[in-house]
Amino acid sequence: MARPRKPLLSRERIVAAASALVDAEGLDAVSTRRLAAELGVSGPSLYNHFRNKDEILDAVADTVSAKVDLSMFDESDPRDWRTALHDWALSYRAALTEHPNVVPVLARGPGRRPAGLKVADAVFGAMVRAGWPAAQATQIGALMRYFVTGSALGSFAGGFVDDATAYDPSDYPHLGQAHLLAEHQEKVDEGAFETGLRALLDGLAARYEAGARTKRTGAAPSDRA
Amino acid sequence: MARPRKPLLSRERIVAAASALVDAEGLDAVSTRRLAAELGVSGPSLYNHFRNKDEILDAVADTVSAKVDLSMFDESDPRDWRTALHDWALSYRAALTEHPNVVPVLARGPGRRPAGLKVADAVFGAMVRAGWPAAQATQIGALMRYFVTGSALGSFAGGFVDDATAYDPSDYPHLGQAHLLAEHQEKVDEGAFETGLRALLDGLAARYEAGARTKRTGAAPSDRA
DNA sequence: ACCTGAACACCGTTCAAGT
DNA sequence: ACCTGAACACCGTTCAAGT
Repeated sequence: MARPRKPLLSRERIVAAASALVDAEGLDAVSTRRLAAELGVSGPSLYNHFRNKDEILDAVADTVSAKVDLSMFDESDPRDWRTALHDWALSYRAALTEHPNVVPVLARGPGRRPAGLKVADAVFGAMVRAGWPAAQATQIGALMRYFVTGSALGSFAGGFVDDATAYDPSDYPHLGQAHLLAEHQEKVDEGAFETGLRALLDGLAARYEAGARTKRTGAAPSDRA
Repeated sequence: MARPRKPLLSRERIVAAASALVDAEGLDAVSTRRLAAELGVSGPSLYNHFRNKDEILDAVADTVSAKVDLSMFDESDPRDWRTALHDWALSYRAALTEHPNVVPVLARGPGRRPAGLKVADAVFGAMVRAGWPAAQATQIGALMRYFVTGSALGSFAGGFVDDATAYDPSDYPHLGQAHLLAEHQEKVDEGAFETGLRALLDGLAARYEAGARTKRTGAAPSDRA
């Protein structure tokens, strides 16, 4: 048919189809030929809208970043960084666990993805506004990303096989119950995430208090190892 | 030539070649044909030693798990779980950052990989011995994996492009310095990891103390949200 | 500008054939 | 048992040709 009077494709349509395919069958299921077939066109057509396949996946990843709620960073008391960080982490994780297959793409960092940069901007800005020094605000953005993407990348509980004979007691004396993990996958992973998040925030709060104290007294920051 | 009198291949040789290829050029560079060529054989030969490509990558991943030091869990005072966990986390992260390209494979969980299971067994056993209830020992294993694999999966600092014009101040008011992150990649990522690890351990220690207290007094565990 | 088919240089895996 | 080449059903991407 060659060129139609009305374009058959658009970046939006391509991204929507790619997202659906990634969610349903995983990253490996996305081939340019398969995706094009799903859209009723031939493979090379996609290259009129994206430079390559990676750019399509980047766009898919950015739609996930765009789902992360950031309202807690401008609505609340700027000094209550702990609550904001907590609520943001829950929203962040929820967005990723809804689309676990795109996490490896997201883990490449924001790059030039607008929604990814918006997230980084909001977190960093809020931490600085709350009184964290810039270097530590950066660290908080980083360590939160480590924890959230790590938790969404792969289930902990689901990483153990559901087969009691896989855990020979003479090799793994403490894994006698490990075959039960798969059954309680969601509960275990969510519980671990909540426990870790709370510990992380408790630990950061203690450091924040110590920082505020040294500011008042003018003492050097205590760096107990 | 058909079958030689002495086998040309072995699982060990295949895994070694695959590891080198993954480290040097990434997961995508490992194709069965390329790997076979590197070993001086034809592609299908590999299938005499592994069921499929995924099994080869699993074996590669397990050699990385095998590099994680676990000695801190049996040598030290069982009650000093904090120090053991800290030292283990450093060794765990070091093993992964030496082979960042295999992290996505590792993130699938231990499955039936012996070294991966050994790690899970050692951490869980040590936490239980230290007095943590089994459910919380599981959570600690999980949340530590989240944090360490998340930190090794992709650099935070390196995820930002090294191009000041990518950060339009009207879009990202707080990212004016973000283009400098790439330059200090290692320092930023290591600092964030250490800060996060310390916060995590501080937070867990507080929870451990609270648990020990309720045990002594017989009170219900306080679960302040 | 936006689509097509043909082409290039690849993939993972199966299988019959060889020793 | 362990290797081979041929074959099948795929890949990502380029490019000239069509409107």
